[in-house]
Amino acid sequence: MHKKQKIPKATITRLSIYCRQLELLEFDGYRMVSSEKLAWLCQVNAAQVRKDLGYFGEFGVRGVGYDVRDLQIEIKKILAVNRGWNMGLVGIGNLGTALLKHQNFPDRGFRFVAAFDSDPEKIGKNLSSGFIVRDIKELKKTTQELNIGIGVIATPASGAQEVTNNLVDANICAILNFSPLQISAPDNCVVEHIDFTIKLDVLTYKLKYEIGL
Amino acid sequence: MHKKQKIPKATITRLSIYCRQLELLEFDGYRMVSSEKLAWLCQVNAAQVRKDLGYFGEFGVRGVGYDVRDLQIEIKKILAVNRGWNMGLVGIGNLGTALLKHQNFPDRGFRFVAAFDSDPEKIGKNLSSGFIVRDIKELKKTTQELNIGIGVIATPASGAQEVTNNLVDANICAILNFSPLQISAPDNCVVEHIDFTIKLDVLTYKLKYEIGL
DNA sequence: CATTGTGAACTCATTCACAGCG
DNA sequence: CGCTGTGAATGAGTTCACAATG
Repeated sequence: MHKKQKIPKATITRLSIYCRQLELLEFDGYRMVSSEKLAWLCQVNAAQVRKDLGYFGEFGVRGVGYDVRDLQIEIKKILAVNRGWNMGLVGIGNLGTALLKHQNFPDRGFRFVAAFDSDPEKIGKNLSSGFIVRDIKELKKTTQELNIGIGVIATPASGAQEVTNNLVDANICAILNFSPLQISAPDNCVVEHIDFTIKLDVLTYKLKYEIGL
Repeated sequence: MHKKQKIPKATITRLSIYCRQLELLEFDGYRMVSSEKLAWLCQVNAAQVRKDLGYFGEFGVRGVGYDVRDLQIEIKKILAVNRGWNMGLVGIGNLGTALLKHQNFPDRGFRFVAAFDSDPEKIGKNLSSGFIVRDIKELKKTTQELNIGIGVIATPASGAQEVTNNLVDANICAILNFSPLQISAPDNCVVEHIDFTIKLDVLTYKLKYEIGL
């Protein structure tokens, strides 16, 4: 398992997509699936599916395919989502409030367990999602108490770097950043960035050059 | 300008990031910037910056660098964001409601002009963002009336493909998809996908294999 | 003479093609 | 026999290194 070999970043993204499709296949009653079929569902090449899986082991049966349920479990192990994760949200604006209520997170094992802000107006407030807004100063303490593994930044760009520093200081080493700022974090901290307007820029570029509008 | 040559998708994403940094530089009073400095700010290689720009023209002055303001304008032209865009939102849940209020969109020229849902409970409702929820059946008519260029999907996975079909039927050929489903659209329609839980899966994978937790 | 613009070298990622195997 | 697993071939994207130049 997990031979020491460089694994493309895109492979990880695809594993997540395969996993989602396998759940749907299982729900639809399928027991086995071929790389060809899974590839088609995920809009990729069949060899790609096999190669992606090949980085981590041999999960298929030649002449037959992959067991829908088993493969799902294996991928979840690889992605480290065969367990729950506690998350802390920083930034209780429109987006933050919506994320706290977002059902996809708990459905996939990612639970918010605390919400933070630095605005005195907001601290102490009871949110309709059931959370009480905590002072960002309590981040370190709360992180330990509630075993927070992932920090989610939903502040405006202006506050994002300071929040990052706070998260790092609280020993959180995984950050999901919704702010439109390229935050910088030390090497022992991993960051993923979700930037809505970059995607919109890409979309309008494509409109212009691919569609010709 | 725009020599016929294959342009990496990642180049477009980076152009958007450069543009954002150039705005910050301008705000801080800078007139010129070198590829080296811009690269450092965007956490990429300096040759990368020059090559990315090189696909579209010669925007710099040798020995000096790039004019912060002019380069910004050129990139905005390339990305087709030197104009405003009207967007229609479909799916008035927690996320949709937050997107309508999200300040980053209008700040960058992307304006929501209508909000749709198929739930009779929601249709007709006045949202605090000032929008009235329209029936999804009015999508085509409203798209023409309000000149909607971009459709944003904020429904659960279950409704996403049908909404996509509706958008395509309404002649919208750019879709930003927030649902966790791989939607399929015809070739004359461009799609960008923002999937929160894929990013979380990547994050936990990295935690496990890069940080060793 | 500092910095751009760019062919060439290199690295990374995908796809092909078929041997290996249940 | 059919489908996986994988080395080899191809293709894409990044970085190097330096000639071109304001």
